[in-house]
Amino acid sequence: MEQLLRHQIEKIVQLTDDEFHLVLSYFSFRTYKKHQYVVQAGDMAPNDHFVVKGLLKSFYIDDDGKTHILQFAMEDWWISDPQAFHNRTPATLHVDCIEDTDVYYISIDSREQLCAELQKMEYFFLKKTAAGYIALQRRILSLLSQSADERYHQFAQLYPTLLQRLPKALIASYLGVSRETLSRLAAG
Amino acid sequence: MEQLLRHQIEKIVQLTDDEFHLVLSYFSFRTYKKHQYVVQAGDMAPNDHFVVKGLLKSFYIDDDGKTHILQFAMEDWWISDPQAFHNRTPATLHVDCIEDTDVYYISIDSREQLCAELQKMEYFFLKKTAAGYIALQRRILSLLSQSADERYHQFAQLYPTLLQRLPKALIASYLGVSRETLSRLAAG
DNA sequence: CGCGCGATTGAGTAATTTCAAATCTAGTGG
DNA sequence: CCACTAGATTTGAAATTACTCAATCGCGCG
Repeated sequence: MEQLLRHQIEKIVQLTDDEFHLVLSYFSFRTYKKHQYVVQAGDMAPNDHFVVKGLLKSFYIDDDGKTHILQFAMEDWWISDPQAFHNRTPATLHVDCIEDTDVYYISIDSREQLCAELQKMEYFFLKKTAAGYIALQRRILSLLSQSADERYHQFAQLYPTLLQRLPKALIASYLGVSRETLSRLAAG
Repeated sequence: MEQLLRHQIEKIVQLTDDEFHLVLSYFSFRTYKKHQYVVQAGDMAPNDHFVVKGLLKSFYIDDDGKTHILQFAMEDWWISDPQAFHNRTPATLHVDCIEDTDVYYISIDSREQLCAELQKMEYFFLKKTAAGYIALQRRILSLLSQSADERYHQFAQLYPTLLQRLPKALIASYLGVSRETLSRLAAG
């Protein structure tokens, strides 16, 4: 279970056993049940979560009460309210569990201490954040240039696992499409 | 002119004069004319650009030949093809100048050397990248939850300067709206 | 004066949403 | 093992939103 986190980090920087134990000492572990909230808008939410098992979503509820999904996170992915995490401000997003979930989590303060102590971890987080930035740019491009149909099929191809594990209504919300439209797309 | 870069960095980390000169030594300076390309899709594009003067855009040309603007950058902003920059792969985006432009630029290799030599710069780039990530999340949210009209008026309120300096057609492309629709929105 | 580019306007069309109702499905208690 | 309910999904039809295509307008510059 720890190995999942270690393997994730070692995709980018190599760690000795001692270094990994140091890293791990800055993280905490926690279990959540399906439907449980990890972050609620308004909370201080200074933690970033690495998913060991389960499935979560982060979402925003707009002025009309509609929810818009920003991100899913399954095993080996990270999830947080990035703005609340980095700026130490109250959360504007919610994060909750779609399945029973296990995570390692780290506060922004711990993360900065860890990076001060072990420089290569700062490099790791920089690379990870840059990769996230690139992924968001791709998503923006998809929203700008593709039809609902194209977005859905690209999602299905890119994340076949999520297609299985998620209710269609959540995929619709992620793609920015009504559930009725998505249903019609999925049929064709 | 150097001061603009120094000021930008010192929003996040403080530098001595010596440190700043070290930083500067890793950057190069260059001037571009209006309409000139800074990056072309297919090129190796290992540079990130800090704008001292001028205005640029990064954009993607899709399979139908339509262009979609990912980002504008004016004074005090950064621009690149992030994927090409971080992964050292050929560019998929174009970057060109909307006005005559002056930039400081740095290659990914130089940046990594600089960070190795001056640790706090890695912290700076991490914070900068995280801030960019948060901005992209906001844009995704706006694409998911707002109508063309709301997106336009939010853009106008957020970037009054860009509204002045940019042809409307480019704003339309950034917002994911046809120029005709944007024209009707801007009137009402 | 007239060209050329950016912006606007109009009319018809396509994509997607909304509202409403019907259908399906998995899990629960008897 | 079956009936039942809540939630998820599908279907239909009307209403909206935004797009496309085409024509026109406005204006700065040679």
